[in-house]
Amino acid sequence: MQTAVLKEVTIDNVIFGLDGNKLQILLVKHAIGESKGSWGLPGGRIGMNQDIDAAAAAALYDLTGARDLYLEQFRAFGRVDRARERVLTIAYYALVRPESCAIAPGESAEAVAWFDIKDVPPLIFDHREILDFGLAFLRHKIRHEPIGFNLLPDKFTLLQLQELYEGILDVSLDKPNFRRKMTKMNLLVSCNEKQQGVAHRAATLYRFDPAVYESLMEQGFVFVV
Amino acid sequence: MQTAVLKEVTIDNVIFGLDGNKLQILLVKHAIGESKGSWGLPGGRIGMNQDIDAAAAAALYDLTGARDLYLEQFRAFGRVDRARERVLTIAYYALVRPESCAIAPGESAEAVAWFDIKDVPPLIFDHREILDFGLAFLRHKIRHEPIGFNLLPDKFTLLQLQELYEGILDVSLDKPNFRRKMTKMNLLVSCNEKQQGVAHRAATLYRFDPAVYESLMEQGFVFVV
DNA sequence: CCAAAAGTGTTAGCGTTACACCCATGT
DNA sequence: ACATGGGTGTAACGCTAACACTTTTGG
Repeated sequence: MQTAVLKEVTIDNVIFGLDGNKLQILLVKHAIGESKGSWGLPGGRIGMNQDIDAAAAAALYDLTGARDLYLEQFRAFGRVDRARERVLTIAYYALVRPESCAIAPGESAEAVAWFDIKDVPPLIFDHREILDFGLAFLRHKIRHEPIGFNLLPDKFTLLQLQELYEGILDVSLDKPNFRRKMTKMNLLVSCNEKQQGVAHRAATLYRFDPAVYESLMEQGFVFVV
Repeated sequence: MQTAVLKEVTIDNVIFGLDGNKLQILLVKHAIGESKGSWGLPGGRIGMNQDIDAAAAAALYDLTGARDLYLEQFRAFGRVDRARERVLTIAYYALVRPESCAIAPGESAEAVAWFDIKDVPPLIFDHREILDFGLAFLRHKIRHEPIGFNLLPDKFTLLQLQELYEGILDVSLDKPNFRRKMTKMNLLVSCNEKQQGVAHRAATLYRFDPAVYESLMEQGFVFVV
């Protein structure tokens, strides 16, 4: 076995957002280099003295202006690029509230935009594979851990939550049963507050409390949708 | 952001085996370098023109002499080592039948041995974290995909399979219910053969057929233990 | 009043759980 | 005979799926 000398190690972020009940993904159009003019996943490089998670968070901050977003590594991908140099990329997925961040193209991008997950343009390199892998990861994870709330406002209705799952998992759910399932978990905390200015009966607003989840976990509770 | 120049990118393999109903892990004792004399995960480097999966498979082959083992990447880990150089490692886990491979220490190891998962010695670097992560990954995966068979002989009894799950998940299962669950899946193929030379009623031998699993999947079947 | 969404109630059926029990075989 | 594991039966329970129904609100 020989020592590898890599050209570089990069970060690729699969950034998910939600528009109503439609799952969106944030892409950038590259302004320089071999892939100029094509859409791809936003990313960055890993600084020499930087934790890889920190590098991913920094790349995410540069693009969205938001910190403390839900961000998790899901896999490393290797490929040999056009110049026959090995490129290694570590892929993360993030959950973002689109309305609460100020998207700005970085130096090397000429455009940034949200795309419906069902209408993604051709992507550079192996980014389509990375996206598909990240989406599968999200679909699995969101059913087994209460992370979906990161895509919703702090206060949300049960219907919003249901539409989130319907949008991400691409299924339709029975409203009464979904409500019962959620409320029976004792995971959601009522805000004792109602929706405002809607043209129908106002729904109760709920919030997700990580502390409640912690204490339920200690009692052996397992989140499943 | 600055360009990273890594000292190296390595592979770490978390290699699982089964001894009866006890989950085992394969460790090496390092013979050279800063970690001489300590136990750690076996690994290797990534060749320049090598797929990262191939690099992991090669490292596994060097150690076990076996090919085509179950091997899957689960995560990349970054750390800054003693010389303040960044080290990046990509971690894989493998499932092995201990009796069907010839373990041999490579050049840089003075010993190789199986350890009970509940009795692992202190490990170098961040290998304990990697091991824990890999174990959690295995425990999850083995419940949702039929990969456990890679730890058993081709032909096995239902009790062996049950003990596999009990050992890996560290739970005890009800025998009648486990049997029914497995047989009702129609996933296992009877070999029309019985155990030989046992001091009790001989059990039926079964095998796992990937083709059967494929066809069940097409009908929407989902494997869960 | 109507539309739209919030909520509640009810039932059949399925799967899991827990445990009792009989069967076959080598020592 | 007995220990050991193979293998079957069954009843209670809880959860889910499916759908009918009532309630509240703005237009």
